[in-house]
Amino acid sequence: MDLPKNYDVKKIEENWMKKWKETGIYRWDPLKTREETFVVDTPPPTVSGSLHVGHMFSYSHQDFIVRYQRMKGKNIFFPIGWDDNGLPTERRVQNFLNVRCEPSMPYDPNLKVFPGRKGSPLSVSRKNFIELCDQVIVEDEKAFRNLWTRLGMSYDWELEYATIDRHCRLISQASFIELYRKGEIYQEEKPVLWDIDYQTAIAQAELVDKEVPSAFYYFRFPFPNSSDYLVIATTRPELLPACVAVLVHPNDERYKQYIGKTILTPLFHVPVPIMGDEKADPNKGTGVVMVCTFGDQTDVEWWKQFNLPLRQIVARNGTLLHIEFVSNDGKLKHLSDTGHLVIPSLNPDKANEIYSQIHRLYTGNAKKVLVEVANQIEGVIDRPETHITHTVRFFEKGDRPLEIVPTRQWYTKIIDKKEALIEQGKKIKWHPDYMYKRYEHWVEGLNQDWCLSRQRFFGVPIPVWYPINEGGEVIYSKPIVPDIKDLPVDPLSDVPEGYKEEQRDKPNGFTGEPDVLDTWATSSLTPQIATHWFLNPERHKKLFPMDIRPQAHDIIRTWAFYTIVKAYLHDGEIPWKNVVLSGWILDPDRKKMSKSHGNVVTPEPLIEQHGADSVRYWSAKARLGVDTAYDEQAFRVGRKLCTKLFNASKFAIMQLKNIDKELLRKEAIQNPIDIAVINELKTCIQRATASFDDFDYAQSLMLTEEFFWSVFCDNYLEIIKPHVYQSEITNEKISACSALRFIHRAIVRLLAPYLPYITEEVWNWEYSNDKDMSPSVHKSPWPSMREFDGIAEEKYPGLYEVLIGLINPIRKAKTEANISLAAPINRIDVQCPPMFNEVCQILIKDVVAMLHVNEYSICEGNEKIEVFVHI
RNA sequence: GGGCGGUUAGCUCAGCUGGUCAGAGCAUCUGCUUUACACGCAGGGGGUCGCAGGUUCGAGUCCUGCACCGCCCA
Repeated sequence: MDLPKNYDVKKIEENWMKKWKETGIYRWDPLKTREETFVVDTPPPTVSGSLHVGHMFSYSHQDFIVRYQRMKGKNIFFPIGWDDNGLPTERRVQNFLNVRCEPSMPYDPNLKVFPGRKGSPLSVSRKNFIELCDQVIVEDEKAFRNLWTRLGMSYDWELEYATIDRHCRLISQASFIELYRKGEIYQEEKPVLWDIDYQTAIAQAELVDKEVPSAFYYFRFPFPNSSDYLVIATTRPELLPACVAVLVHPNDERYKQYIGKTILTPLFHVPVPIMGDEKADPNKGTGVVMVCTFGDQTDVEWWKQFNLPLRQIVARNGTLLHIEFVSNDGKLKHLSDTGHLVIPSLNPDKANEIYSQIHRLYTGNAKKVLVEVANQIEGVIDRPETHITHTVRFFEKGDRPLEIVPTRQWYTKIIDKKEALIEQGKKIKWHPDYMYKRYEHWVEGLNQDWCLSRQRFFGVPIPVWYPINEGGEVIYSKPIVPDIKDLPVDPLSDVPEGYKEEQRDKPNGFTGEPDVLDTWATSSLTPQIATHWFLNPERHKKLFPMDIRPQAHDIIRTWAFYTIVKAYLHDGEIPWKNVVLSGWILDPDRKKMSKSHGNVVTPEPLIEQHGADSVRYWSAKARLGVDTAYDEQAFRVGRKLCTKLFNASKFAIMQLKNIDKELLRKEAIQNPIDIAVINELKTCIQRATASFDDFDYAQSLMLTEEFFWSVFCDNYLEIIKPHVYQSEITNEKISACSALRFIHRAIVRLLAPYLPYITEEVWNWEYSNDKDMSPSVHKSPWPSMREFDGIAEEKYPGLYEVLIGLINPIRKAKTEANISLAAPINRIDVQCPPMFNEVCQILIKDVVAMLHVNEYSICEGNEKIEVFVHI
């Protein structure tokens, strides 16, 4: 075959992309044993998120490791899935199609919605909404599938899954039921972190703290029938109606005499007790704090601790509920006849009048209005507000602060297992190892069980129903749980055993749980999803625990943590032996790349422009765990390496085409220079392999690159030119060509995990029919020490260094004389210590031939080799 | 406030168990059109390795403190 003249990236990459697909070389072989298999717990990307270079970055890292393991002879289990359930998809559908889910609406089987619809959002039924989600993710998944294929990800596409598909729903619901039966899952009504925009509960892991500007407002809380008062600084005056107690530190000299007394809330005149507790910080505000239901987590703790009444005034959508203040006649009902909250007040008329001004407002507006009102009334505000910044908790995907709302939710018990989970973490090898600390600290800091239920739509349904008694009341305490063999179920359309559809939502009937599972409840099962778990115990046993979990470090507290939890709860096992953590791609200003920052670089044009190999090269330069600033320059460097490999390979293989292949044998390698360079290669392979075994692909690449470029191209190819150019077949030429083939064949394989396209191309020019190799470089063996068997021993250790010591001064002299390296020069005189004399004698002929030196002399010198060049 | 990581040439980063470790690539400068490659080759300039102490015969490398940056948690 004729070698191509130029390196046509696009043609080469498209060609191999097609061929790999046809031949299916990345298939997993289910018949091989566990020992022969390398199992990857691939992260399923969130398909509705924006695609950016960071994706290619961390996903390439997995592929380097996988391709290396494949070449080491491992049967690779490398599945790919799409994380498509959950909020990101809902949000994308809402924005893309301008719709909102309205669960109370009836299903419209003929609904058609097109992108770009203007005007206010169209309300659609829950079923329609889910159908729209299903449609949108098909497109999103196609985009990812194309990108991964183009990038050269060596997935087994037969193992593809999506977290919303039937199989994943089944696995996820089965996990729920098994843990429910084991008593590890429970439901409870209690205050939870609540997002008012998404109107759902969220878990501790989804929490982010943000510094926001705020203000302390100073309110006077009067004592009944007295002119005395205490001043309370609060950042949330709108919660004054929800105040249930006032707290001070028990040792605070200023206030401790008030403990046990009753005080009134300003504006609403509600009597509340003054209590003492260590958690009241004397240095914060005025040292007196009001407890509301609920302003923050401490309120929840005090509320529980002191068994305070519940005065929930914030609705699930973040507006203030209708409440009524009444005079305390001693037998107050908690709720009025119409179901709204009733609060005792010494001045109910005034309280109701003020509350009417904030009723139905969002908390933010209510705060403004209430402060205005307070300022107009003498003796309420003690002094002007002070402006501060403080940390407020947000849902990581939300824009407004979280509220705390008591609701019924499902939980997985994790607080009682902190120690065990830390032990599990220790059994796993973390790469880099310091990442383990992040896991440990996260587990240590857990303060609530894993809230599993989400009041959302596009997710895996929580597989339970509840009976309804004859009074029409839902009996949450006796959930109806399906049998695992009947999974997956949708409680809103499926009917529990023993009931009929007509009984849905009727007295003496049943009702379906409308909530869905936290997306992590499913994602935490990626190992079980891929192994098929209880559906195929033999397969599960063969693949679990897995070998590696590659992922980014920001989701240690979610994905890694929850996966460890599930593996522990179900199997008492670790899910994988290694966690391999990639860093992030930062923009050139070292900011995290994200859609909201507007600094996202989309990947397709980069591959288009530079080629997949170049992009992968850029990823490979970053070590595990290290965040890397985006630098377009690195793609050009990758491209240069590819071009260099192309050209050097073309040269090497052209020489090999000119000689009878029968003559090329390892035993024919006898020239000391050839042997010396082969020994350099040997060292390179040993070190590159050791690095790769430790998942340090970056180090491995650096070593190989250095050998390839500097030793092989710049020196070795140059010095053997006089040998291989000889027209007659001399021993020198046979030795050089044999070595050339041996070394080059190894280099191509060393680079194959990083540059799958160009290496496959080059491989097929010459090596694909070798008996000891495979038609694809990616199925060919990683260079091993055994390949060196049969090559003559190195007689002159250190010969390569001496060679360089002779070459460099001559090159330097020519450059300094501004003449070409090819230009002939008169003479060199070499002085060398006696111990190097023999080596110099061996090398000198090749050196002068390489650098076109007419005459030379060697004489005895002192400590080191010196070369005197006479131009 | 606690934890983790970082601070090495103009830029991006290597430097693993203390002793050829002061490095690479990019950028820059100077030469070289050499029959694999100008996406190349050869060579040069450029850093008191964040700061201050300490251990040691010897410290980017270990210890202590500090400063700054990033992330995580309270």
